[in-house]
Amino acid sequence: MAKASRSSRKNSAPRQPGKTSQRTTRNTGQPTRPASQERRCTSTARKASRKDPPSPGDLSTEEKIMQAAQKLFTQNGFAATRTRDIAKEAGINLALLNYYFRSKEKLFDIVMIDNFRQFIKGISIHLLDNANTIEEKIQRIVTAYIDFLNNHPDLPIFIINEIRGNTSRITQQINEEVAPLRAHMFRQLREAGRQGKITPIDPFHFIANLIGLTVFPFIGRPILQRVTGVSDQQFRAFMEERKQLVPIWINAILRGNRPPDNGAAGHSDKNPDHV
Amino acid sequence: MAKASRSSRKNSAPRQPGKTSQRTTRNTGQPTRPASQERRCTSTARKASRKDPPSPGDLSTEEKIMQAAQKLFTQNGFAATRTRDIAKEAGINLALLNYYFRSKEKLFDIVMIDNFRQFIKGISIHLLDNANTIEEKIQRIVTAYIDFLNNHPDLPIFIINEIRGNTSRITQQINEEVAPLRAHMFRQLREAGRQGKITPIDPFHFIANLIGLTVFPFIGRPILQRVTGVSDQQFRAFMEERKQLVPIWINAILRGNRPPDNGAAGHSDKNPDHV
DNA sequence: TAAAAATTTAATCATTTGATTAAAAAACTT
DNA sequence: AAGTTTTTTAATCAAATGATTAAATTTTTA
Repeated sequence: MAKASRSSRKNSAPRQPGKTSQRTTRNTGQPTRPASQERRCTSTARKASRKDPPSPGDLSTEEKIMQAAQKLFTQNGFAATRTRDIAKEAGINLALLNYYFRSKEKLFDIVMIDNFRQFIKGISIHLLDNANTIEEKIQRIVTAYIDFLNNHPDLPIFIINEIRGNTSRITQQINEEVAPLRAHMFRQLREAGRQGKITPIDPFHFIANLIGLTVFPFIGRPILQRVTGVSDQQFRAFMEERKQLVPIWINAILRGNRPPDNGAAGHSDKNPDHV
Repeated sequence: MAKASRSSRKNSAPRQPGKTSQRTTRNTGQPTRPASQERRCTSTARKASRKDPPSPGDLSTEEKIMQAAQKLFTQNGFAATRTRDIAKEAGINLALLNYYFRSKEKLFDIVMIDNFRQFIKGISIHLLDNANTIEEKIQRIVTAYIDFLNNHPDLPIFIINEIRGNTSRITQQINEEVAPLRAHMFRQLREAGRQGKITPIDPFHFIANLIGLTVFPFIGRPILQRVTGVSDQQFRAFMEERKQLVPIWINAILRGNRPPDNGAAGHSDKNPDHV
C-alpha cells in the first residue's frame, strides 16, 4: 500500500549528537550518532556511505535494520508497517531504530531507493549491451527478470504501490536512473523496425508486453493461482517454463503484428526524452 | 496495500438498538439502527439487502458512505485510509459511519466484495457465452476489460493488495464466484487444443498472458508512463489501440507457440477444480 | 402536527503508534 | 583498566485514529 500522509508529527529539532547535558555517570553526553544519522534533514550533511563495517562476520546493526525494514515494508506497505515490528524483526529495539534512522519516513525512503535500484540493475545490464540482437536481448532480460523476481516476489507490487501517490524526490531519483535505458531501447527498436527485422511497434506496447508477460505473473500471483488453481510449486515450475516461452511469444508478437495503421497517438519519435 | 492486523480493539458488546436508557427529551432510546446494522457480528442476523431506498432521487446515506469508502480504500488501501476521511468524502460525519457499518473492517469487507464482483462480472458474461469461438471470445473479453478498467483504474492493484495477506472469508467468497469460470475456460481451451485449432497451451499460461497483456498496463501504469514517457492522454490512446492489438497478439501466441515439450508441471487436466 | 427515524454535534475513550529521553549495561578500543 | 561507543531498558510523550455516547436537531412519516 500506499501511505497517504507521510508527514505530520511535530518534528522538533533533532537532538544534537554532541550537545552534552548533565550526566551523572560515565557517558559525556548523548551517544555519538552513527554515520547514518547524517541522513537526517540538515541539507548540508555529507552523503556518507552507510557505515564502515564494524564487525566483520555478520551484518552491522544498521544493515539488520534495513533488511528488516525492506522485508516488512515490501510485504505490507508503508502505512501497514509498524516501526516496532521492524525493530523486532531486526532483533533490536525501537530506540535504536530511531537512533539510526531518525524516522520511519527516512528509513522507508532509503529502502525504497535501494529496492528500485536492485529492480532495474539486473535488467539494465542486458538492455545496454549493444552486442546482441533484439531476440537475444529479450531472452536474457526475461530470464534475468524471472530469476530476480523468484527471489524478490513482493518487489513489483511494492514499487507500484509506492510510486503512485508519491511525487516526491524518489520519483525523480527513479527517473534519472531510467532515462538512459529508455533512450537506448527506443533507439534499438526503431532501428530494428526500419531494417525490417520486426514489424514496427511502439515502444510503449513493446515494454507493456514484455513486462506484462514477465513480471505480471508475480504481481497477479495470488489471483492467478486462485483462478487457475495451481500450487506454489506449480507456480514456480510455470515461471521456469516462461523463461523459454515468453521470448518465443514476444517474437511471435513482433512478427505477427499488423503494420501500424496508427490511428492513435503517434509516439515513437517525438518526446524522446520527455518526463 | 495491505492492512496487516485487522482486529485488535476492545470489541465490547455492541450497544443494543432498543436498550433504552434515561433520556430527557423525546427519543425513547437509541435511534433504531438502519437495516444495514444487521451486518454486525451476531452470526444469526439475517443477511438483509442493503437498504430499502429511502429517498428516491439521490443516493441513500448508506450508499454515499459505501461509495466514499470504495473510492478511498481503493485509492489508498486499508491501512492508509482513515474513517474520518471516508466520512468527509461521503459528506456525513464519523458517528454516522459507525452507526451504519459498526467498524472500519466491516465496511471494508463489504466494499471489497462489491469491488471484486464488479471486476469479474464484466468478464464472466463473455467467458460463459458458449456461442462464440475462442477468437471472438478473446476479442470481447479484452474490450470489456479495458473499458471497465478505464473507469476503475485502481481496482486491480487494490484487489491484488488486499487478497494477499488475507486468508479470511473474502478469499473464500471469491473462490466460489470464480470456480465456474475457471472450469468453463479450461474445458474450452482443452477442446480447441484437441481440435487442432490452437497450439495446446496450459490454462495458466493462457490466463497469465491474457491478463498480463490486458490489465497489467493499468497496474503498472505509473511505472510504464515513467519509463516510456507517455502522457495521460497518450496512455488512454494506447489502451484503445490495445483493444485491437491484444487479441491479435494472443492469436499469434496461440499459433506460434511451440508444442508443449512439457518439461515442467503437467497441469492441464489434473486438479480440474482444486483450491 | 405529533411521533419516529435519521443525522449532527461535540465531547470523550481507549489504543496504537511514531518518537524521545535518561540512565544502565554491554561491547569494543586503546 | 579506562575510556569510548553501542545497545538496551523502560518510562513517557504527543498525536492520530477507531470507536462510542448522549443530547440536540433535522427530516421523514403517519
